[in-house]
Amino acid sequence: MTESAQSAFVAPYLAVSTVIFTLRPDADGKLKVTLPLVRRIRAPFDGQWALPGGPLNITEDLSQAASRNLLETTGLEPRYLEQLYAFGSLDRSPGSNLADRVVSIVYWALVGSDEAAAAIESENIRWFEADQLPQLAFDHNQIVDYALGRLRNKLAYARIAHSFLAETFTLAQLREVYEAVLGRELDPGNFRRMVEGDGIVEPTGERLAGTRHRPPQLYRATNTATGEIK
Amino acid sequence: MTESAQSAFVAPYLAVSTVIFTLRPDADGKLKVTLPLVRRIRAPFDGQWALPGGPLNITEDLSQAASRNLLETTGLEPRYLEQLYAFGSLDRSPGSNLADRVVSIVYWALVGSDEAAAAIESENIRWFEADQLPQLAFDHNQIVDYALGRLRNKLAYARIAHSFLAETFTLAQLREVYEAVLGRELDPGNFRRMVEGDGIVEPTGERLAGTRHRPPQLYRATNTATGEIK
DNA sequence: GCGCTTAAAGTCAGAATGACACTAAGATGA
DNA sequence: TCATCTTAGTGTCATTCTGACTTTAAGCGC
Repeated sequence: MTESAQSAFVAPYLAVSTVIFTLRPDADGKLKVTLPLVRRIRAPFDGQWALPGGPLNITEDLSQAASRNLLETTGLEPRYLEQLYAFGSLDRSPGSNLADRVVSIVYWALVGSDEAAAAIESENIRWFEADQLPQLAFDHNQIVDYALGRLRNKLAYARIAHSFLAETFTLAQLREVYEAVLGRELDPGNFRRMVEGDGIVEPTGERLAGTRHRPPQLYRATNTATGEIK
Repeated sequence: MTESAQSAFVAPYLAVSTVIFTLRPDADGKLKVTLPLVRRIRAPFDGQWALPGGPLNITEDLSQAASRNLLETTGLEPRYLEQLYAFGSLDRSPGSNLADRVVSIVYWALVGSDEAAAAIESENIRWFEADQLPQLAFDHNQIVDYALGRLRNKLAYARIAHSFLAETFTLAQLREVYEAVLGRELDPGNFRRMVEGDGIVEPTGERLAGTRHRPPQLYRATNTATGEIK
């Protein structure tokens, strides 16, 4: 607090990264939590996959930086965006020099599955299933695990599941989101009772046609303040 | 705080601040959530009270910086320490120049009430009741409110309440902690059932003597992994 | 011993939850 | 046409959790 003044000039470098979640069907048609990674093209960890991110621009808020790099990586806008954690251990990049130290403020985001299906993908940007990640650069495997935990936890008490879906959806689709994120099946009846009781959705009055069974009601998410701080 | 970076490069300046909670009896003998603030001795907000904090030293982890400035401010060690949030809005210091921009990574800490009773206090370091704060510098009132919310929330599902107490304690003392933090009275019988059911404490076999009623059992906290990430 | 206070155990009703059964309404195909 | 399949949507029941409250235990001061 006193003598460290000089070290302001060798201050840690500040970056913002984002764990971007969406849901995509796997080979069996089951929805899986999926996220985009970018291939590093310089040392350290040259050639390895890493979370999208970059330096914080002096003119933008932290969440703006996260949104920007989400857009740059995927071409998409976040449906939900929340700060996850600031990672700043000294040993994040093994063998590196103190002068290269980076503190990363990590956000996590949800994007619509419909939009994500058409997202940017290239040699150096690829989407991976969250439970089948390769070894990532830095401490990024750990960060993704932490973000997944937060997503699962938050799903239980916050109204975020519809962020993966379009404007209107059936309860079966919403339940599929829960099942994919939580990794287990839910009882349709109990699920209906839960969402109706919590008032997180309202019926649109329309029904989805073209199924080969009883046509389900379409719902939309009720207006909801997420409680996120600026 | 020391000189803010005379930004040789145009990067935001990185600081670590800490919201340090303890419990102290007020005039009526009721425990109140209390925290230390430091008086600023330079612009902006010269003379106003602010959270203890300072620049992140290039050689220390984020949590180490928080512990260090807790020690410098209070002379105490934290019993519990957890990252709260990284605050980095552009308008945190109204009217300031971009080059002075500060991103604060804020921690919150619990210290033992017994130790805190003997903590440092001076002209420029004073302890305030959390619900009777003056107007603070920057966005620090907002930060304290957020930290209080997190403390109350965390109390409900994490084993942290004993951090305010000594090694052994009675259930009545533990209940007093909950009541002070939550700001409402709890039923003694239901409270006992809850803590015994959750296994967060175990009896020591000893009883507290010298009360003028039935002597209560003394308990200690069971070993507990807090689940905090490195 | 009597009355006071808090410790500690127990009771009861209502809410929430998981497992499961049952009826409704479409499509499909013999 | 009509039985069958599939999922939508409703209902039931047992268990657990929670808040409010009662009862008994065990110290103290007088």
